[in-house]
Amino acid sequence: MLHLLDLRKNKDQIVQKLKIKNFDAHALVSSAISKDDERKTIQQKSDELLSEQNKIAKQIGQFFKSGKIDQANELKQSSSNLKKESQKLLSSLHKIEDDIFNILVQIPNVPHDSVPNGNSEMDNEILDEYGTKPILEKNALCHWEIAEKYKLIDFKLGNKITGSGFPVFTGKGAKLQRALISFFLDENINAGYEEFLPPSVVNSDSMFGTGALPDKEGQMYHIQSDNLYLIPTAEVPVTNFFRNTIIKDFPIKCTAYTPCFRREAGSYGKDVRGLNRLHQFDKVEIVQIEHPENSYNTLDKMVKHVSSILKKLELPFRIVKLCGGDLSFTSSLTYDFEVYSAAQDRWLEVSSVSNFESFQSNRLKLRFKDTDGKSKLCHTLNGSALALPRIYAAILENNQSDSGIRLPDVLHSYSGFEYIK
RNA sequence: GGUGAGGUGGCCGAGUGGCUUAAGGCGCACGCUUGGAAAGCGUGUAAACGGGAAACUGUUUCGGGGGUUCGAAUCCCUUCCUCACCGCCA
Repeated sequence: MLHLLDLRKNKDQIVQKLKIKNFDAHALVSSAISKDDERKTIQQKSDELLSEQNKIAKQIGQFFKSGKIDQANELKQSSSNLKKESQKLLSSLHKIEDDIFNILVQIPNVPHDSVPNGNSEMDNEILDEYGTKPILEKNALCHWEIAEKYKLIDFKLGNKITGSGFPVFTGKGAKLQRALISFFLDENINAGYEEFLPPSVVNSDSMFGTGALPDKEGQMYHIQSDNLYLIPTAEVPVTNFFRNTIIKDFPIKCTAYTPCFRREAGSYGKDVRGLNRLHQFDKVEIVQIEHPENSYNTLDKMVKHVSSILKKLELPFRIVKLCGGDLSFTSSLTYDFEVYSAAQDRWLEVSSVSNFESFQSNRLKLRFKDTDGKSKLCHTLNGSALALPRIYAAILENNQSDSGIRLPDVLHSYSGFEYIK
């Protein structure tokens, strides 16, 4: 959610920049500002009335104490009248505040100056490509076939006990999953992130704080009996640690492994084959809270960090800067990481590293004290480091040969084996 | 699930309708003191939204929401959460 003061200050610029997201904000921004003008007028009047009532109430107290009952009763009447008036004002104040809020939540975050124009993922800018695509034998298998051949993942068993999109990892397959989680966490800890293991279920305040509510209600699993939500990413619990706080020392660097739950309503077709798109998957997330002056510098560092992990895994990957049309509602600038999955001959998104600037902080009331003594909004950033399923798929596909699957060297000490045969 | 006790500032904690401008303490900041430090003493110490060039100032906030009253941290309703004991249980 954008901050009204920013909207007032940079109205034209913001409207202009949002066009890159193919969003015409003109009408919304104008009406938010004019409603805010109205709000100020009402607040001024209502503050005056309340102030008057407070004075009268004190006066009445004095009169009662000194036994001047008649004078007190007179004042009571006038205060009653004032109260009726101020109650009307207060209810219109609340109404207009709701209106403004409902407008603000419809306006997406302002894209960074460097975001390229474009309508879809076709227009994203490929910044860098690392590694070389492996040349596979003609009889090379896709990861779901490999998983079945070597008994690493049992999709049918998942269907039986839960449904599609909920795979069961078995034997060395389960061990590999656990190895990847540990490896990612250790890489993040070595880069200065503090590890957390949060709940996988959060309340609606938390979902609202990071923007999943009200925008994505239908995409989440909701436990109605307790009004709790299964988290779609660790970003939600971890960023909400800092809801309603004033930060003293920057940066704050957190990492967390969690399962992630997504309903993926509306997804279908070959994209959902195997591990490509799941309802439950594992992910290790990194989250940073930064001073606004440093946040883009920090975003670059996060990009370098994620790159370094992918290099260690010996996977070919590319870094993509999202164009305006593909950028999420809440993000100012996002870099996607895609690994090459050889048997599918596809680039698969495995990480998305974003700077949200103060868009989340505004909802979260996440602030710091600036040198002028005033509260300012922090910047929040996060990224996957990394999402497991597609990494898993790429490792299986890219490293297959007649003699089995060779695991990248960095995983050996975690998995306890070098080959899957 | 049952019963009971609670939710007050950064933290602890007092506060049963006007004397609260939320006592007192801790912490923190600044100053005095000192050769330097500690101790001691003094001063200050929340957020949001307004008005004002500024000094300053108005309103709101004692878990959330609603109500009673001229006036609510305090009374009533409702809801959420925490703790303790019991029951069940990995």
